[in-house]
Amino acid sequence: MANLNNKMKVHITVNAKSRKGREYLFRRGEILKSAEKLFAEKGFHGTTMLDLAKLSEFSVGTLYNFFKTKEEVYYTLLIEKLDLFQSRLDTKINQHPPGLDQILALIGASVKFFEENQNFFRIFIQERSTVESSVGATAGKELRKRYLSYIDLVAKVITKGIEKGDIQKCNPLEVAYSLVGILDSLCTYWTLNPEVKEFVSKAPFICDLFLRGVGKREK
Amino acid sequence: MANLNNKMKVHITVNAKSRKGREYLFRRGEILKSAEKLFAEKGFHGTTMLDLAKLSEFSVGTLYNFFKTKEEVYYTLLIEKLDLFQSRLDTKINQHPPGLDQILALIGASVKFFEENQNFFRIFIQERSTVESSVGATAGKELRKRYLSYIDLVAKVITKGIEKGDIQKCNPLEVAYSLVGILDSLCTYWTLNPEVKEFVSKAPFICDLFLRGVGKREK
Amino acid sequence: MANLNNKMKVHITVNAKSRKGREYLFRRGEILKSAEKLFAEKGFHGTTMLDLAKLSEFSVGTLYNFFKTKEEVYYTLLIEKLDLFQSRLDTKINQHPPGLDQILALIGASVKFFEENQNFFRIFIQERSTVESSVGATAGKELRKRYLSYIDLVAKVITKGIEKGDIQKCNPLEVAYSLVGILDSLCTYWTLNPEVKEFVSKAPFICDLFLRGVGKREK
Amino acid sequence: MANLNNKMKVHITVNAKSRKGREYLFRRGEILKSAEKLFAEKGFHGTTMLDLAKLSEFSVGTLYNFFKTKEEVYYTLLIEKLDLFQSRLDTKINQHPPGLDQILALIGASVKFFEENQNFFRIFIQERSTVESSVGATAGKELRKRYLSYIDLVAKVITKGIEKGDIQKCNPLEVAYSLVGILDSLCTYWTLNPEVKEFVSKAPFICDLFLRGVGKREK
DNA sequence: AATGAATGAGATTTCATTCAT
DNA sequence: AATGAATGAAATCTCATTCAT
Repeated sequence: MANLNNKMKVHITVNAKSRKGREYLFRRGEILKSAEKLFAEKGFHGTTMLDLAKLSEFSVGTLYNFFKTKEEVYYTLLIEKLDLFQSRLDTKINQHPPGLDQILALIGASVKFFEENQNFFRIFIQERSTVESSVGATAGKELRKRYLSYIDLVAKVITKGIEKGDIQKCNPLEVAYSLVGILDSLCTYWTLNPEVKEFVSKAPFICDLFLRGVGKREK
Repeated sequence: MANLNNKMKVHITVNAKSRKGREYLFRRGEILKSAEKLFAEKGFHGTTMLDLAKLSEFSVGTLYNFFKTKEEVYYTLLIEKLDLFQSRLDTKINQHPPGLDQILALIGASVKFFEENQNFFRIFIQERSTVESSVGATAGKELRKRYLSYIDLVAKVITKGIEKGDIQKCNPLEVAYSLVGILDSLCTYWTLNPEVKEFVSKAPFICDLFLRGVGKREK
Repeated sequence: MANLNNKMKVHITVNAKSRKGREYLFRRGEILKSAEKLFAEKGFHGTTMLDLAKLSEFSVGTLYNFFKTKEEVYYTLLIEKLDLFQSRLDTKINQHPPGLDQILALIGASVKFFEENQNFFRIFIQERSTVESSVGATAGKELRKRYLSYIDLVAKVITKGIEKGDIQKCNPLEVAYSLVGILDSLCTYWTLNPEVKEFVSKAPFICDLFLRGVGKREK
Repeated sequence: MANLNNKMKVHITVNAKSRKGREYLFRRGEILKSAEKLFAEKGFHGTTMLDLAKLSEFSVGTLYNFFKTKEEVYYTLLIEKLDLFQSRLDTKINQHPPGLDQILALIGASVKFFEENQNFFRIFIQERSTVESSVGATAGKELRKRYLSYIDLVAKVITKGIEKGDIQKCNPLEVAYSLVGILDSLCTYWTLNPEVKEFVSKAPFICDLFLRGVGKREK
């Protein structure tokens, strides 16, 4: 997972155990970190390779020793983070029994990840609403694949909730999109409002809203 | 409403009653219609003024008689449609008494508008997730203002629902974001899935989900 | 012949009868003339689009309104001149009966054309010795095709000379290459030696050398 | 001859008798051999120092211990081979008495050398048709010098042929260019046509063509 | 008022060369 | 002496905008 481009130029696979390999990965990470910040703030087109060179404190040429194109920086960044996100979710979910517990875990882990990776989250949100990915076709396909597999994961948790009897009978895919929409929208709101420093404590509110709605309750 | 740039270059205020004025507005509308299609398909940066000239069957120079910059085309388009959306919502909502009825009206009218204006909807979704507008500072501010006033409208309807006793006590703003998130996410899903031709009939499902949640209900 | 790219942008075929069309072709010709000079002096890689812009007194952007790439400037130039050369040769040769007369006409017309188009001649010589064309693959193929058809023309004239009994039995292709080699080498020499102002008067010498050799002749 | 750069960077004159010296020269030769292949196939601009490093199995940095610039690699290669060519010709020619015999020897030795060094030959042909060397001013001058001295050698042989009475009275320089043109053109043709494996056997044909022409002979 | 050719600033990318290890 | 990552100047190409006709 997430091992796209884990090769130095000229086909030498990076060996994280060697000092060279570690240094290489460290610098690559520095570039990606800067890229995350810039793309989040200014978008793909608004960010230039010169911007990235300045922020990461490498020369332009050096960037191209790590990534073949600007596009590759962009989608590498997204794909690696998406893979990390997915694997975190997987782990968290599998620590709980199917049904309500998993749904709680899913919401909690999502919100936590978005809070910890707000720059990534902004790009993610933006990219996911682009039909044709703003980057190239191949990149776009890879991203779409990951996004759909994220939705799929959510839908599976819902399905298990239905089986368990914790969730009403419904179309799991549409309910998954609904849940994801709530998470995205609220996290966007919190991300853009500096006074909200802490997303995770909001998880119970989201769960309640998702499971019981906002309507007046009997009794 | 929607009267940005309602002036011809040479300081002649557009008079919709004169033939000249009507023709001017008609051509301006043609350009905006083409722009909506292009921006939706290819994004702001992916669309060139030459593309727009070709599709709208005007010369590049003529486009600049109607709009000062490409950016202006973009945000004029969004702002006018957003204003139209807002006014439609206002009208619909005011046809109903506060509380549940208004919430139903809000959901129905939103979904209907998104369905009828799918190109606009794509741009809207994309732009709303950008912090710095991908386009420009001024544009960004104007857009943000409208977007916030849309959220505000939703929040007001929620607030009235609480007062009426139809909605649980809650933070209306966060609930507004949640509702908007659900609408956006589902409409995006439907927009990108060609087999779903009809959004409006889904409104009751959304209402139910929003008001009563997806959790198992007590008998 | 020579009507590659005879289109203005956006698929409007150039009409040489309209003023616009004439002006377009005139400016296009100006660019090609400058390009011929630069490519002859500095080669394909040594010439930049900025050089070409300066010499032709257009902006860089304008160059790209006439030609899609630098490569296209280069091969358009070569192909159009090669076609002109070929058609001149054809015409001249057909004004004479097969045999000696045609060979004389061929030599005379070649030398005349090279003299009148010394810049083109330099590029031609340079390019013809490149295996893989220094420009792109497609361009290279087109050029090779023309070059081979030039050799072919020479070989045909030789063949007719053999049939007529004016030329010894021989492999016409190898003899064609030999003749072309002589012409190229001598014209290169004359081109680079400023004191030789006049190539055409040398034609009889070339004919004599080609037909009777330089060896001692029996009385 | 061929002692350009026969010094190691650190001012140690290469002594071919020491092991170090022999190793140095061996590695230098390896680089030049790789360079010859690459420049022939891809041209000067199409070849990168990284290409050369890979093919020669040295690091980029090491290449720069042997040659100051890419240009230097190129012209060292050409000049050393040209010097070798010249010395071979000299030797061969001096093994024969002036007149016809020397001309035969010259043609035979040239064709043989070109056949044995086809990569060099391609570069040579290409470079010789450039006015300004495609590479650089200094290189250009050195190369031009050698090329002229090659032409001069041919012209001298011709002159002696005239004195001997084997060659018609003529301008030796022009006749030299003609002969060289024939050799170049034919060898290019053969080089590019894979079925011609053997140039040397064609020498008599060239001699005959050069001395007696292709015209119909009396009786 | 309409046109579309001309402009040139700005973006991406390459690669010869350097230099710390 | 050998290495190859880092550098940054330079090249190609795009496109929003202008302006003469």
